[in-house]
This record gives sequence, structure tokens and C-alpha cells, in this order.
Amino acid sequence: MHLDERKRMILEAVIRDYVETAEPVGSRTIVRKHQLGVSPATVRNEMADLEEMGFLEQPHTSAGRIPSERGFRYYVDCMMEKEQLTPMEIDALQRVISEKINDINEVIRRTSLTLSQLTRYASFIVCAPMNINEIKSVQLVPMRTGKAMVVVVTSAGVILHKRIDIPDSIQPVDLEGISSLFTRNLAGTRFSNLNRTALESMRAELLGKRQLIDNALQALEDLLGHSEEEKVMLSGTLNMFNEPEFKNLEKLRTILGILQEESFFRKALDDCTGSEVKIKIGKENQVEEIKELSLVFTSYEINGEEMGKIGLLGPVRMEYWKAAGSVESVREIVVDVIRQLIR
Amino acid sequence: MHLDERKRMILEAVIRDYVETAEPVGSRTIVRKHQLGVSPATVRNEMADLEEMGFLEQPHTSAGRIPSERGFRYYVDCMMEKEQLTPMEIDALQRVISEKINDINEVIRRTSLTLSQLTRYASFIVCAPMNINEIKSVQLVPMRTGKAMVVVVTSAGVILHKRIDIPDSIQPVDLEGISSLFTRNLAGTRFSNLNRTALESMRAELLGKRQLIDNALQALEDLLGHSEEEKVMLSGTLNMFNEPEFKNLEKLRTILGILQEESFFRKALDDCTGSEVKIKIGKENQVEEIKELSLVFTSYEINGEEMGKIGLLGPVRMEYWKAAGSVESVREIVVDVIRQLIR
DNA sequence: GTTAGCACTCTCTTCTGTTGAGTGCTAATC
DNA sequence: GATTAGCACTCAACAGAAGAGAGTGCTAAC
Repeated sequence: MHLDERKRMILEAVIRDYVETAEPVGSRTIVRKHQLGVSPATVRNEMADLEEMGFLEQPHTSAGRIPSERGFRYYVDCMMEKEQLTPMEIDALQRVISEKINDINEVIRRTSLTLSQLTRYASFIVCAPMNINEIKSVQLVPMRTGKAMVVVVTSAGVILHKRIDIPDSIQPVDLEGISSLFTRNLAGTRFSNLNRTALESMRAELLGKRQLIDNALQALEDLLGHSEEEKVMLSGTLNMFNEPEFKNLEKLRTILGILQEESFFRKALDDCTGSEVKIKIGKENQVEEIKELSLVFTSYEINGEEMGKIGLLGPVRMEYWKAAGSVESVREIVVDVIRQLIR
Repeated sequence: MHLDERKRMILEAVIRDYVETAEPVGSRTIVRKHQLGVSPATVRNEMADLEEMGFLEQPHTSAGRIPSERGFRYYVDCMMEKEQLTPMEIDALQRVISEKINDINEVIRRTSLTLSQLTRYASFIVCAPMNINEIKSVQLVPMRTGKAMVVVVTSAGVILHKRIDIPDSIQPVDLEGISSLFTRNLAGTRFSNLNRTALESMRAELLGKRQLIDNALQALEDLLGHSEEEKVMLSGTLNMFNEPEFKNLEKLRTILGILQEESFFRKALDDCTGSEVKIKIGKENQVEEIKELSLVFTSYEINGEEMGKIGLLGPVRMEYWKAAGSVESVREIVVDVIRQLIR
């Protein structure tokens, strides 16, 4: 559907004003704030047209208009220009995120935090670093009698650990040899390439220590399973309190509740990959509880491997131009920092 | 101040009813619900006395009475009996918390979670495990060129790590020797006994690798500093949404905000140690933002070493009897599980 | 010391009228 | 034919008034 220039200007005016004030926008206001060179009556006629087309709606007869979700969709698809961060902002972010970094989890945490502070929306990063994560070392550390800790250090700096039982026959000294065997065999392997067979192949070398090896291999396998999980970092949920659409406690509670659920982001972001910024507006979302929210997100990859998603969650009445630009800019920064970290 | 038996019964009746309903309690209601064998008029007279003593207050002339903070204080100090968890509940909790445990952080997380589910208040655990935490091993793991990871495994299963630079002159193979040197020298040392001098004493043995050692020692020192920080686990903040006293968005926001601040629990729990359960009611709290909340908490120690605090945060209108009992019971469980873990 | 009775107080809810922003329609104008 | 002034109309929001209801304090009787 094509809109003529004046209708586009009016749609944009309604959207900008409504996003800013959260109040229905009247014809007078539009004429006053944006110099259109026509009278309120003309604007009213145009608005009636836009309403008929489904881009605007009226809360009640004597109120102004607000953009419908379809109106936002049209704006986002056909009119919006993303507002990227300024080079100065990008520079500052880059510095904050990469300073004294120890591991990828810190990158994730700081990024999510700064993104939410920057935009004043709730921000999230989903990250499954194991796709690119190589094993750097495997250590069996003796703990109290009968117990050891399997410690796996990975290239992204993430450290996985799991306690195992060790049989009485094994001396703490033996663990050192076994550790270097593990490290020698597994160093350089990606988690995504690690599988049961690779682990089994080590068994032959350690015939006399069957029980220990079984336990250690089991631990590694568990860690492997665990490592495929996506890690989610969520920040700035308190920003929701600012939005007038969430002044209803019940709604807010439901939303904050669903955000804490493990599976939420998997469900909400489902199939969307690719490098563009995706926007899901209101009822376009599959997850029931966020049908009054919008998602602005993109996926990010390192060396061609899909790593996860990064995005923002806000009301339908959202500054999509700013949100989309910020998400895109921050994606570039994160990818850069992570590449530096693991290169 | 001493209260006669009937005044005590009436005070208790008002507290129980008010905690349950969140509404001012009238004389009729009390007579109806608790068989006192006297008429509403008598109860009114007694309530007027209790109000004069400062234990009850009236929101307005024609409303019932609600307990004042002083009334709660008197009840808590002189009348309350803690409701401990049942042996069955304790058993179930113990199982949930200790199942397949890898490290003390998991204990903390699960405990906080179950405590909040159990009581329907927000729960927290502050934990500074390093007081009891011995070093089990120190490893320098080669990462990408020029970088290594210092990995410290501790007896509580917590793993600390920090990235350091390594000079070109050092080969990855060298790191193994240095690792075992570190482990040999430091294994069995408590973090609280670890200090600069202990670290310096290793320097002599590694004359040729000065830069590396400097970096590694620096990292250890940083980890040492970091490890003294208290870790806070907070759960069940969503429970606050249920309480009618927090139906005001602004208040709720302020509270959730302050709870996220790093320093909050240090300030709020300040000087209170000792094994009893402490209760801070409303304005007894020093921290401005929680002067409408109550804290029920206790400190816990392992092998005579103060470890941290465990407690609940709720409205002044709180089931102190249940809260205090739960906190006490859960403290026993946590101490037990942690002892098992590090013994 | 206890209680019935009663006037009184104060919040909460409901109802009603008023205000004001904004609309849609019509007829005049460019 | 598009634009606009003018005007009647609509509806949410607000304020004030009236009524209901819960609960009190006081007084006098038991």
C-alpha cells in the first residue's frame, strides 16, 4: 500500500508525538508542532483516511489518534531510518566493554548493562559461546578425600567445572598425569566437535583407572551437555516502570515473571537469524505474555558461527529508530570485542 | 512495659488479623474471631489503652486499629514463638539443596530460591566464602599468544580466574612447571591467610621469569582482593507484587532499585552478628529506602568462621513467626550442606 | 469492671453535572 | 476539486454531593 507524501508526514508526526507523550495526538497538535502548511481540518480528513487504512486508531470518538500496530509496522518497514550511535558513543562503549576483560561472560554482562542504560529499555543478550569455544585445558584437581574437580578452561575464558568421585585406589599424584593426558588429547577441540567417541578414544590409554576415567568422562559429557545451553543476560528491567503502559501492576508482574523464565527467549526469538535487525511489534509476538511489548533484536556471529541474539524489549510505543540503531551498533562492538578476546 | 493477659490477647489478635487481611481490625471482628468472652465495647476500651501505650494506631477515627511498629516490636520481643519448619520440610529442603552439588555458589543459589518459595517473601543470602576457602590448585593455562589464564580452584568449589599477559620469552610448556610451583606453595592456604609476603616468597624460585611472575602474582593478588567481596544472592523479589502495601509503583520501583545496588546489604545488615535471628522492623532500618519494610535475618558460620547472612525481606505487616522460624531452620540446613561440601 | 446504646466520624462508592479536547460534517472559499 | 472555517456533537476526566457502612468514643445502666 502506497501513501502520498502528506499522509506519510502525518503518520510520522502521529508516531513521533505519540511515542514521546504516550497521549493520543490531535489534528491541532500536529499542525502546531510540524509545519505542514495546512489547517487542522485537512489533517483531520487525512487522519480519517489513515484510520480507514488501519494505520491509526482512535481510543474513543473525541480523542486524538494513536498509531495502530499496523501503523508502526508500516513506519518501520517503509519510512524509518535507523539512528546509529555516534562514533564517540561507539568509542566509549567499546572501551567500557573491553576493559580488563577476563572472559566472554563479562563481555555479555557489560554489554547488556550499557545497552539498557543507553536506550532506557530492557536489554538482553543470548549467548551460546560454545560454538566457537575451544578447550584450552582439562585439569583434575584433588579436593577432599574421594572427590576431585574436573576443570575445563576454554578459549573464551569461560571455565566449566564439575565435582566427581575418585576411587580410593587413585592417589592425588595420579591426577596430574591424567590431567595432562586429557589436555593433550582435547586441547584445541571445539566443544561443538567434542562427542562421546572422542572421549572414548582416551579410555584405552588409562586401562588401570577405569572407574576414575568413567567418572571424569561422565563429567566432561555432562559439561558438554550443559555448555550447549544458551546463557541469557537481562538488564534494565526496571526501565519498564517508567512506561505509562505498565502502570498496571498485574501486567508488570506478568511481564517480569515471564522474563525470568529460562525458556522465554528461546520461544520469543525462535527462528529469526540473519544479520538484519528484526522488529516484532505487539501481537506479532508469539509469546502470549508479551503481546503488548515490542522486540528489537538481531543475531550476531563470530567467524561465521551463530553465537546468539542481542536486543531490546520495550512497549509497542517504542523509539524503534533509536532502538534499531543502538542494537546494530552494539552488535558490531560486541563482535569486535569477542573476536579480540578469542583470537 | 508489662501488659496483662487480656491486652496481650487483644494485641496478638490485632496483629494476626492485620497480617492476614492488611485491613484495620475492629473490635467486633476480634470478638467474633477470637473467643475472648467479652463484648466489643470492652475490647474497644482495651484497644484505646493499647493505642495510648503506642502499640496500636488508627488510620483515621472511624477505622479499626492496626499494630504500630512498636506493637510489632513488642510482639516479636515478648510474645512471639518462632514456627520452625517441620522435619519433613527440612528433609525435602536438604535434599533439594545438596543434590549433585558442585560448588558453594550453587548452595547459595538454591537456598535463596527455596527460602523465597517457602515463605513468599524476598530472600537473600550474603556469602563471603573465602574465609573458609582453601586454595586447592593454581594453574596457568596458555591462551592465545601472549595471554594466559590464572585459574585458582578452591575447597568450596569456587573457581577464580584472571587473564594475564605472558612475555614472548615464556613457552607454554614453562607454564606447567610454574603452575605446579604455585600449587605446591599455595595449596592448603586459606585465602584469608594469603598475603603479599606469602606470594613474594615464591619469587626467588623463579628468577629468570620475572615478568611472568609479576603478572601472575598481580593476578593472584587481584583475585585475593576480589575474593573478599561478599557475594549476594537475591530471590523472590516478585513476591513483593503481592503485598497491598506495594501497589504503589513508585515505592516498588525504589525498593527493587535499592535491592540491586551492590552496597545495599552491607549497609542494611551492618553490625549484626551472632547466632540469633535478628528482626528489623520498618523505621528501625537505617537504609532510607526500606523504612517501610522489615528484615528478618541471621548470620551463619562454618567452623567458627563468620560466612555471611541469610534472611528475608517483606512488608512491616509480615508473618514474623513464620519468617524467623524458616530463616533459622534454613540456616541449619545451609551450614550442614556447606560443611559436607568442604569437609 | 463490663456492656448496651447511641451519636458521631470518616472513608469509600456512586451519581451527577461540568469542562475541555477533539472529532465529523457542511457549506463556503480558494 | 481541494481546502478550510464554523459548528454541533461525543466522550473521558474531574469535581462535588449524597449515601452507605464500618467503627469509634462516651454515657449511663448493670
